[in-house]
Amino acid sequence: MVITPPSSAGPCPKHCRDCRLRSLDAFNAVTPQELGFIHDFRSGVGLAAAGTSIISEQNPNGKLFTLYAGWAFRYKTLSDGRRQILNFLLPGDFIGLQQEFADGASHGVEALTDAALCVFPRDGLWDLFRQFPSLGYDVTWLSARGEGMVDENLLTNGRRTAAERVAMLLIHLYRRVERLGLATDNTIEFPINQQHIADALGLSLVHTNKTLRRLAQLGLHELRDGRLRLLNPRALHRLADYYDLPLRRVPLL
Amino acid sequence: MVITPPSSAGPCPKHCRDCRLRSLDAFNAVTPQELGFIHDFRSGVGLAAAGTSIISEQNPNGKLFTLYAGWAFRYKTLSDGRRQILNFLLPGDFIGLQQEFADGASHGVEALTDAALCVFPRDGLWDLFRQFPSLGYDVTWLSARGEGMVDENLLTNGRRTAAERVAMLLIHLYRRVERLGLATDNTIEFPINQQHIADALGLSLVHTNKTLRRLAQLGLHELRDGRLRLLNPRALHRLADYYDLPLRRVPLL
DNA sequence: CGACATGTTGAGATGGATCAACACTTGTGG
DNA sequence: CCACAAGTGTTGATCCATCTCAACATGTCG
Repeated sequence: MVITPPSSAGPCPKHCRDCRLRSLDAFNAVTPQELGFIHDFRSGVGLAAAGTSIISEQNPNGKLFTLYAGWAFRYKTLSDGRRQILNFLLPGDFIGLQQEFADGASHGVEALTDAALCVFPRDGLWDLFRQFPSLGYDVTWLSARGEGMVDENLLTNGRRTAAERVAMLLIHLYRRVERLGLATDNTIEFPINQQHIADALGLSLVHTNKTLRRLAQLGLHELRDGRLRLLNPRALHRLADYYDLPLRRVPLL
Repeated sequence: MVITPPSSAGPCPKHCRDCRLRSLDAFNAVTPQELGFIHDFRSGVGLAAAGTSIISEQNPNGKLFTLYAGWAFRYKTLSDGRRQILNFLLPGDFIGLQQEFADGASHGVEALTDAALCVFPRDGLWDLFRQFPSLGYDVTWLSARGEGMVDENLLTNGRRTAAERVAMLLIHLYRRVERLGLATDNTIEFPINQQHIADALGLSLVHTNKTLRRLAQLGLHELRDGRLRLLNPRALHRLADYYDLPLRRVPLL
């Protein structure tokens, strides 16, 4: 990944006060003091080209990131190459916290699209907790929320059938993107291929393809040109045993 | 669950300074000030009988706990009853953080054995961050560690075969218990039944039984009278593609 | 033009699910 | 004391959801 100092050009604004994400309804407001600290905490901004690694599974870089634009995913692999995608990352998601603490083997993070990132130094995290406990609280919030996301994926992988898994993935990602204000006409950008879906759902590529086709033929969704359109959200909800929850604003670092 | 004030009798000592867990090598040291705060933060101690609910999946109680003695597990269920165990909880594990923050549907927590718990009020958490940022940092650590644990389980459920899953579960739980100093002669207390194993691994009960037997017949382990003995840890490691990691001390609240 | 990534489809194989018994233990009430 | 129900573990037979293998289509890009 190319890391450039905050002063140089890039999709992340030079100053956090100009952050495009903060104006969204999806994120908590911060005080000017907090905003100032976050800006100072940021050590740079980065760009990761689609398909490149943001955090290597073997050599974690110890940095922290906020995904500013684009999609990414977290994953783990077995030594013979079998890969499991742990969850997908969307703008606003905080990246890299687990590698700081986890005592299990780490995970990798890879960009799905060209992605813009805010970079934070790992050593600065303690300062953040000390100087702005409210931000520390936010970090914990984000961490717990991340765990909740993986919990859901574990339920999906362990106990849902292939069709239920696919339905779950489609709705869940749709809802997350929608919350960022990026859904139009029941349609979102959907920059993942069938191999990614298979690896996220613990299915084979072939079976993923067949299941996807079946749901499409039933008129539940349409997947074309990197865009996903939900044609029958109700049926997808029912199939996935998915329940919409009241939206809450989440912290943003 | 019965909640009694800290002054009454019970397996948790009246004062946190007498906490049995803190003397273990597995946990970080705390300053006297931190210890005092933790003690004041604690609103009571509790006992949960084996098989009873600590946090209900439907009606989360909003409390926070540290498991002091015994085993428990976190789980989620689908509306038709299919259950997925998310992870097992051992002494020292912090419980209930996700329900505070997660915007996904919540999870339940159930005691596997009679369990002793320290109870903390959810409203006190913010105070903790403000007054003792170091403890806030610890909470984040625990949260991130918890996520790492679920990550591993997700990899297991999504990409390991039945035999690999069983091997993984046996070793992983063994190592965790061992770290608490509770392993003797390659043997640990193992108070979970085959249904729990099946629900943790995303397998059917019958297939779990057959797989367990196969591994036992191969001489990899012995499971009797609620105790697990590893007879061939090397083979289990190889089968599960499991790597021991350097032990780190973890925070304890 | 060929190389490569991606998606599609069919045929056949199989790991794990489901169904159905039965054994053993424990606790309970009569 | 026995009879019985409930929880747990075991095993065999059969089924089927998903995997693997194989082939081919399409689009992109050098």
